[in-house]
Amino acid sequence: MNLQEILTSQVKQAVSASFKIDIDTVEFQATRKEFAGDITVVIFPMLRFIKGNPVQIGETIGNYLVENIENVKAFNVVKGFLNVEISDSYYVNFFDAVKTDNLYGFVSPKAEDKAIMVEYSSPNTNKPLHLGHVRNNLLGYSVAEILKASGKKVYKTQIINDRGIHICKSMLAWKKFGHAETPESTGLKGDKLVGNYYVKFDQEYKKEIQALIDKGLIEDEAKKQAPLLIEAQEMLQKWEAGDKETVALWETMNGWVYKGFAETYKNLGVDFDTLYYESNTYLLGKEFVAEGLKSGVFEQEEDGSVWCDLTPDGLDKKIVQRADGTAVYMTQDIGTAIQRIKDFPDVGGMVYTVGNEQDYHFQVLFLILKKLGFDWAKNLYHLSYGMVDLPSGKMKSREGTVVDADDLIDDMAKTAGEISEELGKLEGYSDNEKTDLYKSIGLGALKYYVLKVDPKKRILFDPKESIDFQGNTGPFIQYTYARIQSILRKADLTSHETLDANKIILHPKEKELLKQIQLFPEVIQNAADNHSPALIANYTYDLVKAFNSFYQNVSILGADSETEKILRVQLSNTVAKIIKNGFGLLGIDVPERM
RNA sequence: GGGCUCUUAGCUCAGCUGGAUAGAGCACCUCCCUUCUAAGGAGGCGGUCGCAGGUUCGAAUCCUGCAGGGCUCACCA
Repeated sequence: MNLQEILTSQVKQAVSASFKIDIDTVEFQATRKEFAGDITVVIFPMLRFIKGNPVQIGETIGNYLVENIENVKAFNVVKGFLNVEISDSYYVNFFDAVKTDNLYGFVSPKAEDKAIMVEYSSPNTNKPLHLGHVRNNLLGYSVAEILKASGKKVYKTQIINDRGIHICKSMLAWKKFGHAETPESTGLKGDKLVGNYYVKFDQEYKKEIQALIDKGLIEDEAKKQAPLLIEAQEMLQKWEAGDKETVALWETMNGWVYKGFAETYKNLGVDFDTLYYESNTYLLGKEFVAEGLKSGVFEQEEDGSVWCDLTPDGLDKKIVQRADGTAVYMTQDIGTAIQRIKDFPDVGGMVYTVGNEQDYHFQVLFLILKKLGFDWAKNLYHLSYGMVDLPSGKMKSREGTVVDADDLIDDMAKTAGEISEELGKLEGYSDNEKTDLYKSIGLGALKYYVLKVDPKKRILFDPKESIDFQGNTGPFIQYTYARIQSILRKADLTSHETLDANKIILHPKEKELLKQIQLFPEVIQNAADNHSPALIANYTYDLVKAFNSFYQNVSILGADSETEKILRVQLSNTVAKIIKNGFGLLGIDVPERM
């Protein structure tokens, strides 16, 4: 039983004994710095049940706590707040129990719990990954790791959008204008090469449209009649019919793209447990349309199209099958979700990492799945995130204002290098070591910058200002970690020595740090419940600030007594572990030196 | 127009289920390197929490309305 649980039951007993009234909840908060005490019981809510003066009630409960709980040293009451002082030995004992636990705060998965499938990235195979994907990837990966740490089994997946008219466009452009170029012959990354042909298609297509408009067609007609578009549509039909040549080209070009993506994912540090391809799933879901019709969830129009009427739920009518019998996006997603549960029977819920422009889509998808009667449908979560804007405005691929993921990663590492060189801290490093270090600092800056803000909010990404090495940034936290490692290298003591709780009087800075350490497990749980890496990021920053304040105000290696020195070195070690584990949940490296 | 969402210091952001005088960083100003990494620390300046009502002992937080930004309302994906 932890202290808060003990306090809760004792406060209840105090109330019951003194006022003959039973209350079922007790509210706590951390005591504000300006008051003496560590934890505060809020008396106000009790006034509903107990008539009387809140100060007197507080005094009564406070006295009871001091008498009945060993670790409660003293108390004071301010207005309706009962501030309770906890003994130092409680904190020291807590720390002793935690310091040898390398996975402190992490919960191991329980066998009986259902797994969660986390989907993220889900790119199109006609162009390289960009800044928007970076936010998606970082969020999805991090939430998956946080869920794991909170005790869930997790499968990471993506659905690769590898078919459709847009894929045919780049295929067609390559065929017509590509002169049989390959990644090998050009030295280009496969996804970049294919992306170039997607752009090429658009350019040539626009020329054709203009030519047709000059001949007197209106724009809408010109767009439909341009020979390139018609050819691309024919290509899609051939692909769907399984035409050998088309399928072979599709496989070749997709292969190039996958190789390119693999490299980007590796640089970004994200991975997947299982993959889904739209080319395999785009026909799924139709059988459930039939079932939905039978059970009355869906209804058929005269023209044969099938709809789901969600107006009773405050939404619209949504089409789930076209008049010609083909599936739409929604149908596919219904089918894919069901397929996943079939493939992984231990999965009991899913998280979809997709931008907030699809909020409505997922609201509808989840509701339809519920109506179809799947019990796992209540455990679906749309991890919705805001757009990433540039100072120049919105990213538009056609206008070339997209920030390419690979370029971005390189730029961040380069800038990290420039700043480090300027500070001149890296004497005696080999070039390889420097390259690695700059990469982890650059990526750390990028990842932290993206993950520390609430997913819902849009981000204004200014490449110039994104690398800030001060304040609430990744590099600042990495730097603190490296400094602790330096202390530990010099400390040379057996770091697990047990502390005698009765002999230690905590320095206020030590106590502050211990309180912060104490929060970690709760923060992980909270972050998992809210699907929010930002909670981990901001917690880690607070921890680092508490550590820096401690570091600056007490002597660690030169502590007055050996006991103090042991405690402080062990504290440093534990802080380092939490930083490392916390940053691990964000997918950020922590260098041993920097 | 309907639905969803965002608005907190000059800038970038925290603020957990409503709780004490709303917190950090950047920027600006003052101090602190004979000490374990100064990419640091201590302090100062800076706010009618978009606006107006309501609920409550108590509201940045919950409800309603309004204003401004974003997304979305396809037999596209």
